[in-house]
Amino acid sequence: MELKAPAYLMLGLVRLGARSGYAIKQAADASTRFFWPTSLGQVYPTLGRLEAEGLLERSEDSHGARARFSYGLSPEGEAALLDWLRAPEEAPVQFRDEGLLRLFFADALAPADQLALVRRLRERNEAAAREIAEQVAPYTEQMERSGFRFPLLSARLGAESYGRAAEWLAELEAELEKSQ
Amino acid sequence: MELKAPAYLMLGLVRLGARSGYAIKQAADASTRFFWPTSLGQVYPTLGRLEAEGLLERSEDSHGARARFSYGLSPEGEAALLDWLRAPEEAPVQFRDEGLLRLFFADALAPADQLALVRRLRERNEAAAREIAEQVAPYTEQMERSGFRFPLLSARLGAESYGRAAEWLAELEAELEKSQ
DNA sequence: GCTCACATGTAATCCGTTACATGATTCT
DNA sequence: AGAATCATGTAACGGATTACATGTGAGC
Repeated sequence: MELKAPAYLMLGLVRLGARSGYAIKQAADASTRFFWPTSLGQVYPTLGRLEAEGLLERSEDSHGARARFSYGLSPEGEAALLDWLRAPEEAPVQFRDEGLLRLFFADALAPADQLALVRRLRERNEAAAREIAEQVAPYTEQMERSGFRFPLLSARLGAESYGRAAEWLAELEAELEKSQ
Repeated sequence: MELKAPAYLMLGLVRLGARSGYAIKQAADASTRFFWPTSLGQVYPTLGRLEAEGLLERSEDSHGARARFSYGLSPEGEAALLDWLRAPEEAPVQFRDEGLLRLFFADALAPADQLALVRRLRERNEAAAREIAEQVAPYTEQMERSGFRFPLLSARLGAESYGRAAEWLAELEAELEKSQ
């Protein structure tokens, strides 16, 4: 079988109460987007495979001519999710940030452009931290009331990381301003 | 034309002194790997396209039967790199972390397994911060002596972010230990 | 009546990694 | 003499996004 992370994302979100492919996409956009974005073009085929493998159970919920389905975790699906969560080998962080890449090469710029770049990066990181605080945190707080506390903790960790990077960039910005 | 980030990575590394495809891959592994990993299977085709578009100049440097090439930035390549660095639209951070995804779903685990997961994540982030401090920082300090200061600054920002996440996870770990 | 959110899927395309294939040079 | 490193490329595969295609139901 050998499932990949996107498959576990689906299993996990179904476990948290997302019943349809559409609902999974919505939940992912509202919560896991910051550390695992996904698209509808991936959701439906993955769901299909998981059902074929017996990890998800699909029940029909169609209205007239329009197909609609409701998913639930099978016992095998729950077991697969737990095995993944307990797996002792941690995948290395895989991080792609075009902004940091720009910073890396910023020596090529004139001082005023360097300052402008650092400012843009600081603002972008602040915006990301704010988005998490204003959109993801409330959503995951709702989950906490249903007994799921880790979604909120993950959101806080994300906000913290982006916030710390923004602070660091603000310090660099101040330093560059001084030396102008 | 419309170049993507990997193309600018090549242009930027050539500008910093990497002359061959092999050297670019080495430089990327030693420095930009943490925020923009790349593979040899991408380096050579990208280099070829950049040369075809006139952004890189390739001179032959072959020894006998073995092909070897040396790349340099053309004036157009330098201009393209600068345009990209000055571009006012900042691409959103794109971040995929399977570890954070696990944390998000950790409510499914028993308390002891939750603690074990948080510990693994903390260790992994510490390891990443350490790797940057021990491998990337010395390499970029070398660059600083040649007048390029931003590579080191980028490495510090990366180490700072990973370090802060590790601290946060350590706090969570302590909290989970207490409530066991 | 129209627009928007709900809802499901497929196809084309793009990106990126891994594996394959080859060979020279340098160090031990 | 053998291993590791330097060096260049291609091909197969897999993963992910975007665009396409279709249709319902609710609210204005």
